[in-house]
Amino acid sequence: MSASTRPIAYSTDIVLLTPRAGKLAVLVRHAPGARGRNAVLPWAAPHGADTLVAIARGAARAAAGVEPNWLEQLAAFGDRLRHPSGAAVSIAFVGVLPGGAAESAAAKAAGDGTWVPASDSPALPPRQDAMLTAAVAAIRARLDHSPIAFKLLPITFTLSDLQAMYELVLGRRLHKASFRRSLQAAFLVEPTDEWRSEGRGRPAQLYRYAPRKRRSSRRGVRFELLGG
Amino acid sequence: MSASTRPIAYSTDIVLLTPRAGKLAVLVRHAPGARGRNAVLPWAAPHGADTLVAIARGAARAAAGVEPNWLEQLAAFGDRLRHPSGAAVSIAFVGVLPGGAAESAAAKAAGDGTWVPASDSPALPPRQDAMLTAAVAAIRARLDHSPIAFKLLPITFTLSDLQAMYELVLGRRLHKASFRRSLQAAFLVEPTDEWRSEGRGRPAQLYRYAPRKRRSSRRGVRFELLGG
DNA sequence: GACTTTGGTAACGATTCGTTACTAATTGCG
DNA sequence: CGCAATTAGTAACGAATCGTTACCAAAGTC
Repeated sequence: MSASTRPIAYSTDIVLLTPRAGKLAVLVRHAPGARGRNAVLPWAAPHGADTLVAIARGAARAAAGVEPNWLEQLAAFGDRLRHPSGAAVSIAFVGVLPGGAAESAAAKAAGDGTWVPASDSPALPPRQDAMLTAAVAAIRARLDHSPIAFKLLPITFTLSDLQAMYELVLGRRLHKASFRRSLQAAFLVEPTDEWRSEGRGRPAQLYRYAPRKRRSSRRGVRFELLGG
Repeated sequence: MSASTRPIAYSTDIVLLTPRAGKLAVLVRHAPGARGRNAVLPWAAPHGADTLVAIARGAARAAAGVEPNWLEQLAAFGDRLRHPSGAAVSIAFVGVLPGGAAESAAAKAAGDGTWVPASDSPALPPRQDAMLTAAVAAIRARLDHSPIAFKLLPITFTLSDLQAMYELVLGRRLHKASFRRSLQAAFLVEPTDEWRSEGRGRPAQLYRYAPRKRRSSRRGVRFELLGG
């Protein structure tokens, strides 16, 4: 961008997350000349006719080679934190992809981004560093309200896969019996007639995400969640 | 704004809510010439040095005469919906004020806004209409996670006041005994030595919001909240 | 004083939840 | 084969939570 060009009105940024090697990985682009340092999250300038979420989806597809499996707006970031676009404000989106979806040859050819572990934040610009922190916190907070864990998994998965994904995002262990009892009561999955044998141990039945009904629970107030 | 002026990069809008006559009221400004129709939510153009939340707080103070008691970013809105600023994108904030805080003479003199019921949306511009809907949904969704109900009340309040505020925001009745049992277990309020007599019935003790501790609850997964 | 209204709590029964323990089905190894 | 190891899946017990009913307390009203 030349010095005489007026900066864009706002940028649309995407924090794309996927499970990789037991951790969350985030999609970044590296500056062409740099050697692995100075990564940036994918972002786009405003398109005339597109909605915000469409711009974010396009930026994700350009970098990952495929469209995110789930996508929601995260928040707006500004506050004079540095951003590669020079825009005063950035609208951040958070999206997820199933493990392996971005590893295919077609996806690697179509996308120009690379996946790096989200835990050791890879020297992002300050504003995007705040986005990454917020995105990880957001999928943790929304895990019970949006089907994020299911969208981080392939179409069919075992219940152990699902529990491991919840544990990965939440960062803590869950108990198997309680997890499955709650899952059964919620009518969220249906079994397929396929089984998967991982080599050792008993084979596991494969399930698919198929939410049936939702009885409005009408539960009382949960004061214990209030922490501020 | 003259036709030759370039529109601002983004607007910062504020959805200020307060309890009024048993319902939620929202603060709007009316166009000087119009006769009560065509209301707009308070909004501000970017200030050079201020953070987003500071701009929102200033817009709220200008319209209400006092600063909001609680304020959080809601979301960014764009998508070609019409907005009085002409900006392509708007960052919406949601804030709350205690009942009566904006009724004082000083506040009325300092602010140029008026309170209208939030339920019958008062012919807002489309983008701001979406903000109002989202704001009401947001304080409902965040009621268990942020001290919104307490910030909608004066510093001291009765437990019946608190329950009525929860019922107002949630839009459904709660059971007294369950409500108080949960509240007691959460160590969120402490009694004062004042009592309030409303004329009829037994006087109620006044409490104040004073969160003590929070034991990390370590609860399991709540699949039943997943809807869609 | 009897009735009404609002505040406040005890206690019962049902449901939920964390946990332990058990069974089932496969691989690996002697 | 026989047995340990490993992973999948479920039954069941006890504790905690929760919705509900019932009851008592303190004020005003007739």
